[in-house]
Amino acid sequence: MDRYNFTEIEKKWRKHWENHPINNADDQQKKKYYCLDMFPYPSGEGLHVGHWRGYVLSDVLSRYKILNGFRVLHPMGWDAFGLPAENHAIEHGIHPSASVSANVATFKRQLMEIGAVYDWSCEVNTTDPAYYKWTQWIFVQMYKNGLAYEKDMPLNWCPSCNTVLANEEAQGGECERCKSPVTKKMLRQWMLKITEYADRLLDDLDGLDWPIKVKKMQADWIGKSYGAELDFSVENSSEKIRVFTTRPDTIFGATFIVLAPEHPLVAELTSEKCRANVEEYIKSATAKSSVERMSDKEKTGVFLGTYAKNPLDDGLRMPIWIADYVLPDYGTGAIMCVPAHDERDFEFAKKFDLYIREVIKSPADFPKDTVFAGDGEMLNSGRFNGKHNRAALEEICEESEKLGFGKKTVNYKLRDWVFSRQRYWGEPIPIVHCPDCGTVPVPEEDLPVLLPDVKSYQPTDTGESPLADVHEWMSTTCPVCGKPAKRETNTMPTWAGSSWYFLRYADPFNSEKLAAEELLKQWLPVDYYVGGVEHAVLHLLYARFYTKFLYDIGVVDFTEPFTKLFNQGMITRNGRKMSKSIGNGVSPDSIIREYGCDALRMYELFVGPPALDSDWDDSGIEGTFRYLNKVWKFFNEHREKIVATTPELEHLRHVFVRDITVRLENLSMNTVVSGFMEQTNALISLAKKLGGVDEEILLTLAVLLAPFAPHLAEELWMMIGGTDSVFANPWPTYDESKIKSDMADIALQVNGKLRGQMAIPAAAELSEILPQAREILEKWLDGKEVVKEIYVKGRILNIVVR
RNA sequence: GCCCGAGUGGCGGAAUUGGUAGACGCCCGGGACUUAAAAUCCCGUGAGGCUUGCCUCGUACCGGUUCAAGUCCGGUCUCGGGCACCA
Repeated sequence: MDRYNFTEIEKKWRKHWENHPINNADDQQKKKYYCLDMFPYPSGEGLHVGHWRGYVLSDVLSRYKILNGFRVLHPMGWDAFGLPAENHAIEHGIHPSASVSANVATFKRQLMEIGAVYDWSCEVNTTDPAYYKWTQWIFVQMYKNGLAYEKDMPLNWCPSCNTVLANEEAQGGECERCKSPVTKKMLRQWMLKITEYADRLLDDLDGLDWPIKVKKMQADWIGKSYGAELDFSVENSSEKIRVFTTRPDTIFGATFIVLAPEHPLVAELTSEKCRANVEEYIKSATAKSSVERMSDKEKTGVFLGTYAKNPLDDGLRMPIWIADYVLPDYGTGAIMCVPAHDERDFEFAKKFDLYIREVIKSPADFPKDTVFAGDGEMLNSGRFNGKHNRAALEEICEESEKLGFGKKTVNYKLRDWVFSRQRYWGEPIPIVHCPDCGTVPVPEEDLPVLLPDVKSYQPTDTGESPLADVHEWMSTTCPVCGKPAKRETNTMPTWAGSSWYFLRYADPFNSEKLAAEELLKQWLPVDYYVGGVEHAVLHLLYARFYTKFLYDIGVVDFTEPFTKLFNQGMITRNGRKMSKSIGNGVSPDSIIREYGCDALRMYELFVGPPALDSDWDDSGIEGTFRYLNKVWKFFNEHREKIVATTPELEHLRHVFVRDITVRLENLSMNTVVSGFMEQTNALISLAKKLGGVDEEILLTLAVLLAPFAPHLAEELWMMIGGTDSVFANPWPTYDESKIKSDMADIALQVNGKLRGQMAIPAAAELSEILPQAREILEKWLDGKEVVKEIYVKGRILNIVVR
């Protein structure tokens, strides 16, 4: 009887919950709480204890809400399209759906073993045709609303995955999946006009209860900047060069123009003398991968041999250059360069010995030969001299509009979303290409367009999907004119299915609609969303975009999907992220066998503050395991030794409830666990002293433990005569007035140094305690002059002496 | 380069937001129980000093404010993460 039989207890209660759901989901009287984990990709490796951190956290919150009288939706599902399953299929010749279902089985078993209150009756799987029918349906709606379009353009291409990537997937010039350097490829692709939502995606961030870090990352990604587009005429040419600038106020300092090497006017603006030079530069610049292009900090460029005119300063001849530090797809792909007030332009001007003209007065102590980018008084700027540059900025914009060479604009870093992939394992894009009618969406009644079986999953480097080989699938008829036509062979990116799955949980089996309005109303939006920070830009931005679109077409009645977001920290081992390649992953399976899942749950929380990364200690679980044993033993020994309530027991109970509740509300889960340990130790000593405890405190402890160690809590509840489930109880309350103690231990200091302690009535005045305090501190006060006495009630008395 | 985090014992981490630094654990050492071990329980555990009870030092570093600073202010360093020529 040394250890409690966790294996049996946990099995028993898991079964009980399965047959008697505790989440009150159908109780319309109760307020709803939708607590969601980011659904996993079911990889072949199974879960490790790092994954569980977020799952345990969301489960604790869900159970806590149940005890607080909410009906709770806490679902789980599978984001199962994507490259790993496909690569596995290529290697082993097994259909991806087969490996997916095997992996799902493993994941599901593991997740069940943490004893989470997942409602498996609403499990979703993005690869299920009944699910992806609606993924395709949303695409069709976007198409009909002009948000999905085809375009030929240079795209991020991953030469290892053999597919195009969205900008979000190619951050830093690396493939998000395989880390290969991304190259550019000219292809016809499906795009989604996420840029049309840029302002809403940016503005609505304000109202979200999300980590500021994530909000900032999204804001940076959207990258809104205010400025102006200005036209510069070219000497001996009718062409104009349009630039985007955020600093139209510095136009008098714009001493040259730089175009991106890809700019369409380059050939035309190149003088014969310079042509060979220019062509060579373009060749070398475009041959560089985007990683190389970004990592080359040294400025390069060539002169085109022609000049532009500064619209406000006739005398200023502006040489026209090309350089690869100007990006072809931001702004207009051309810039006016103000070397005096822009770091990059300055560097370029220095290197190529171009004219630098200061137009904003830098502060007197500003170091020479550096770039002043701040605000100040204008100079060398004609009639704007002496004005403040911010005022001049407005005036120059007005003037440009009046004279017809420019206007105020805003610019975004956000680009439209490249939405097609040349891979097999994804949702087919539901489009038919008809020689007469062009692109035609598949009629809604014909959805889903099923993913056909193929002989080879191998992607090619031609930019064609493996589906292009399946001729009988590809051949179809045009839904409009009925003539022979071909299906679109590209598939959707894996983000498509995850951009709306949180809606489907509300009504997972609906075959008529994505989800019934009434059920969406009942559960959405998600109240609490838990997941890793790695989705800060990708998934979370796409899901917000989808939600706003679905709002616009009347499918949902809210514009933001996730009211509150929490990013759990990573669990590391020996300071490094757990991963298969390093071989430092810890599987929960063996831990559960040895200590039970309640001990593991407690340790996942105890390991550190949930928002920070924490290092896994293999022996750390001993602590929480010993604790649970201690509690179990305590209940065993004391359920028969019941005594009448005493003020001490009452005080302890209220302190206990307060500590756990306040810390839980603050999500300080690691201190919740230490609070349990500390208060339980206090309880054990008190029980020893009193020869027993009251029923009240046993009941309270069982309920407090329920969100954290639910199986044991049920067992304890039963031991003290409870029936049904501990979750039928309300969360205990506490009364601050019962916690206040009449006595207090205060610290005695002399000149701020701790010199003694003293127990006093908590409400005592300084005059009442001073004589005794002086006695204690005699040694330190002797022969000194007291300057000041500082007394903080219940805390400290500091006597300042000279 | 810019933007976030973080820096406290051998280790994970506490500290009521300016009021007794190191809670709660892990590891380690000592003891009890046991034929023995495991389990359990008790004691010790920041560093240094000696008169063994106390003193000095101590929250990355330097300086400041304050009766009082891990906490506030100014500066510096280190580590982790994100972004990175966005005009």
